[in-house]
Amino acid sequence: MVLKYSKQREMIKDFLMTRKDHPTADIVYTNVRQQNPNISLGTVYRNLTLLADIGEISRIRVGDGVDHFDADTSPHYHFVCTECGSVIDLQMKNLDEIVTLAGANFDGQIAGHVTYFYGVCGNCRKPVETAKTGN
Amino acid sequence: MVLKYSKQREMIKDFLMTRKDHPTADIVYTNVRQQNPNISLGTVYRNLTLLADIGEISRIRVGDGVDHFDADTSPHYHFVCTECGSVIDLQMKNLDEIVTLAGANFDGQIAGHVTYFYGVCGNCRKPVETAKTGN
DNA sequence: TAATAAAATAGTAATCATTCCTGTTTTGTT
DNA sequence: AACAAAACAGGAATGATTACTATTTTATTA
Repeated sequence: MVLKYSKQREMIKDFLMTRKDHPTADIVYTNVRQQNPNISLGTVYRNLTLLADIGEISRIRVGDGVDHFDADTSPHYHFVCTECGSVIDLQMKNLDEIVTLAGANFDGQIAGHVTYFYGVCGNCRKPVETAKTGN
Repeated sequence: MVLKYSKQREMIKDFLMTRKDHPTADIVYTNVRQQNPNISLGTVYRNLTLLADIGEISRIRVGDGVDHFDADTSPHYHFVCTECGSVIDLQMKNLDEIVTLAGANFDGQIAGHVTYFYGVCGNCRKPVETAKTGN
């Protein structure tokens, strides 16, 4: 299947590149629709899947039941806030060494790992402290 | 909300304890139904969620779109086969140290991490080698 | 430039896992 | 035995995602 240009795909990719949060398909849809009100949700899903398949974007699953997408395909880790659900990039070294640990007592072939972190993000912590000291 | 005994919940927990693979709700349903053909899928889901909430079982998400459940609640890691989809326990040390690495340049509070590994399991590799040498 | 085939789209229907709802049944306590 | 809280069965609803189909775009070739 030879890839052909599509204005919609370009818009989706361009939109993703402007964001460093990690939008869901629905958020991509509502935003791209502001430039092209006729775009359909199916087109957004199809192109996000296609772009992820050819490696131009990456699909992020952090256990919240919705796929997130990231124009930054370099290997890096994410943090999910259990309060607000935001997905944030982490600055840390790669952990591929843990694959060796995992493979030590295992008879299969380990190709990689998925890791993400969770907790309370900086924004969700601050409001509480403000309330404490603010009274 | 005070917990009350339920035959169905007991059957679900008992079934889970007999398995070291990591069944989905649907697999629990079809199996438990052999002892109690009247049990409803909703009951299975409700009890799996309840048991997970009170910590008697754990819910496992490995990005395949379906929740898996495990009667073994001790912290351990899983491997997912990209061929057959099976979820297998790994024997390896705990990796909580990576939380420190993740928190070093981050302003939020990291509570924990989720990690799983993927690749081809022992069973899915063997058939290929058999085919190679078998001709 | 017109013809053409493959790819992509819009719009909608379908799927699938999971949750919710409601009238009935169980459980546990008084 | 009476009662309230909890749980159930069965089915409807939800929400994310995929599939389908007739139409439009893209890219190539004559």
